Amino acid sequence: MHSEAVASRSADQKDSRESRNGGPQLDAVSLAIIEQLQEDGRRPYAAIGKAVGLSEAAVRQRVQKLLDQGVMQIVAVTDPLTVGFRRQAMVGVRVEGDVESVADAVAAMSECEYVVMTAGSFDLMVEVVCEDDDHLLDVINQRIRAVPGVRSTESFVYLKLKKQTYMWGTR
Amino acid sequence: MHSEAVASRSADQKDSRESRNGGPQLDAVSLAIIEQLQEDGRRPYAAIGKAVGLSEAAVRQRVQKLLDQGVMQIVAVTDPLTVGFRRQAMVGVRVEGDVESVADAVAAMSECEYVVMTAGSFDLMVEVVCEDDDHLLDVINQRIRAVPGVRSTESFVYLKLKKQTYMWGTR
DNA sequence: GGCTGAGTTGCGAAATCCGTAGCATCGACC
DNA sequence: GGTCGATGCTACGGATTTCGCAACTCAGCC
Repeated sequence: MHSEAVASRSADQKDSRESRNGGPQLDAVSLAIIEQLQEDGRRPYAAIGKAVGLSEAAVRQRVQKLLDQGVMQIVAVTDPLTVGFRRQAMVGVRVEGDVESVADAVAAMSECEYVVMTAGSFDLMVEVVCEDDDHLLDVINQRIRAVPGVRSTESFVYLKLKKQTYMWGTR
Repeated sequence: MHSEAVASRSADQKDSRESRNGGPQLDAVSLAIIEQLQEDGRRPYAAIGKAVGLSEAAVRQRVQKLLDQGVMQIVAVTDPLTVGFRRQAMVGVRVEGDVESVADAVAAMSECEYVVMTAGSFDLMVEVVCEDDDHLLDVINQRIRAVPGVRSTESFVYLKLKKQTYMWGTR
């Protein structure tokens, strides 16, 4: 399942270069391919090849490798609020002790779609997607706060998604 | 460009139903189609049709409409930190006055990939992707804080992405 | 030189995409 | 009741894309 790829990928690095930025470094061509797919995840390989100066087959193999490596996922993204019937929140978590193990525990929860270790007054930022208010309350107060090492949490319930893009490459 | 679709979409709603959850409500079939594409954004229409009980052409038309409406995007997603050489942060913003206009101003910045209006001690949560520390500093201190109505900001620099999924539908 | 492996290219078969025509349904309107 | 327009589905054929594979290039290495 590609969904877990990014998470698991960031767990097993080996050399210094990878442990600094979390994966094998990509050459300019792979970057360009990713940019193409950030604009349109269904763009044909031939069109990408034309844009980056490679044959169709070459693009195909590179894309497959990027997917296998977990460097990239090609997925449909929605605003859960738009899709309806759900409560969403960003939760800041303050941790004492090992932050990474807490992050792993939180990441294991299916309701937590996005988990980042941060520097600042929170050690962890977690995006939570829930069925309704009761569910949200349960996840935050019972599940996340129950993780050993969690000192405190602060919640920011989503009211409206204003922007959502994935095009760091293209500007 | 699909990247702006969600943002622009949330700007022009009309009826009460839409303004409450940000878009036209979706029937079970469209939901099922989205779930399929959340697993694999390149899944063939025929395969999706088989899974949801529709013809290939019907799926294609529905997907196209969902994309046009901005309900869904099909894109490649990466961890910018994995891809390398970039600084990322979540920025909490406290606003006085009209939150929505501030949100729009922030959303207009290309470095801000994700903008949400929230309830809690921040009015806005903004995810910022930058080239380097100087760039990040500039965006936060010069650009975001310069927006009229911004009272204060607090930053959480990303250290490591632990999890990133888009499968609210499948669990 | 000769070997090896990663990356690339070219090509044919199979599968997919895409436009369109035809049909059924539904609500609005007279 | 009948008509009109909009909508959504199926069917189908041609253009395009995907996929698997064999051949090729080019470093690096012994």
